[in-house]
Parts: sequence; C-alpha cells; structure tokens
Amino acid sequence: MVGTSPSGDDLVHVLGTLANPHRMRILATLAGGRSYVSQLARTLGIGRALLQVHLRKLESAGLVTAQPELSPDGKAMKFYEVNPFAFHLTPRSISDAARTLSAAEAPQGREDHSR
Amino acid sequence: MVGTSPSGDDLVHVLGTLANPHRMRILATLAGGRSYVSQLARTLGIGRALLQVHLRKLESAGLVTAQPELSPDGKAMKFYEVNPFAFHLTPRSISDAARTLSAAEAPQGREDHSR
DNA sequence: GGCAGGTGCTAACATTTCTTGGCATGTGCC
DNA sequence: GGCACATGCCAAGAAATGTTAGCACCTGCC
Repeated sequence: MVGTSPSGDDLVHVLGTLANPHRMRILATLAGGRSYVSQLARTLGIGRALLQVHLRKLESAGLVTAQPELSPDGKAMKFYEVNPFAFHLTPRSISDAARTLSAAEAPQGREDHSR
Repeated sequence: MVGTSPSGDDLVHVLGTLANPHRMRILATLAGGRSYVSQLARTLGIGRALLQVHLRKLESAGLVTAQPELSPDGKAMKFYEVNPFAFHLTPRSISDAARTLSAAEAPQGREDHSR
C-alpha cells in the first residue's frame, strides 16, 4: 500500500487537511491510542463542535477511521483511530501529482491573460 | 539536509502552501526548468497578479527561489527555480511536528468547554 | 512619441475555512 | 423526574484565502 501515488486531487485534499494545527494535534493524540470525541475534546481543550468538524475532515481525507461503539453502560460512543499512511513530498512527486489534477480545478485557459 | 524535521509551524506552512492546484502546477512547471513570471503566466494560462501571489507563497515556504536577472536586451526579469526538498509524512512525523507547534496556535485551554 | 514586453503594487470583491453557541436526541443512575 | 455524559446538527459571524482589474514604472526599438 505504501508507495501508491495519490491522484493530484487527493493529494491536495490530504495536504490541505494536514496543514492545520488542530488537526495535527488531533492526529498526534490519536497516534498515542484511539479515543472518542468527548474524551478527545477534553484532552485537547477544544469544543466538541469544533473537534467534530476537524475529525470529519481527517476522516474524509482518509487519515483516520471512525468506529461507533457501545460502552459497557450503554452509552453510544464514537472512537477514532489513525490510519497508517506515508506520503513522500518532493519536487518530483508533486510534479507527478500535478499532472493528474482534474480539469475543473484547472484554469484550462483558452483566455488571453497576456496583457 | 534531507531528513531534517521541520518545526510544526513550518510544516503547517509548507503543507498549506502545497495544498493548492495552482501552486502544484507552478511547482511542476518550474521542476521542468527555471522560468520567469510572464513566461510562466502564459504557460499556465493565468494572470500575472495571481501568479505573483502564489509565487510569493511558494517562496515564503522555501519551496522556490527567485533570481532577478537582466536579459541581454536590458529587460529586468525575475526567474524562479525549485528548491530541492523532501518531506515524509507519516502519523509518526506528524506527531513529532505537532509537539513543536507554537503555543499561539494552541488553544492551550484553561477554559471549560465541557458542557 | 508610441508600442511591445518586462516588473510591481494595491484596493476591493468573492469564496472558503474556521469557530462558536444553542438545541435536540439517547442511555444509565439516584 | 433530573443529572451526568455521550452524540449530532445547524445557523451565523469571524477570519483567512483566492482572484481580478487597474495603474505605475522601466528598457529597447521603429
């Protein structure tokens, strides 16, 4: 699984997701062991609403996985854990990714911006 | 130089810079050889104003370098070239970086967000 | 002078992302 | 019932980013 080059769009998504202090801390915390939302919120000292948004982004980027579970005493809890990943960023890998960027994000210029 | 772990803040900066289709394409183009602003704009099909903003971000993240030069016929031109770089992103490296995030960006919570 | 081709800057608008607060739902327990 | 703790969602404001248009300046050349 390692060594697979993500498409340009995916890479933009992943990088954009990682490029945020909160999400880095969340990832770092989860790397130390799985945890559930409220617990994480307490550990990180941030509100649940905010945390959930970030967790959702991390999940949509495929960096973490959610696992709904029922605690012994019947509470519905949502555990999260880190998905293993490895991205190598070099001018070369970025160039490769750039070639697979979707046209939608491209200016696909027919326009004359010359003057 | 390879293998040096960037500080958390630097990493956020670099990742945020790379996480953009325009900047990826700019980097990809420059990886194929140095070029100057107007030329790049034509190649990419985007306006100069926009290009300059992105080039500035790439430069501030240390991914490219600007080289002002005087063309044979006296025109002042600004060439850009890619700086070699290599970042390895893994849960581990992200965790390490997260520990060096500046407090300013930290919620450093004393607050009670519990309810 | 006037045109072509470089550079730079900035104000203003458009869009996206981030953050907060409030409210709704569910379970177990005293 | 009422409290503690868990989840979810959404509207709305704040802040950061992205984009465009326009103007200013310089040099060589016909």
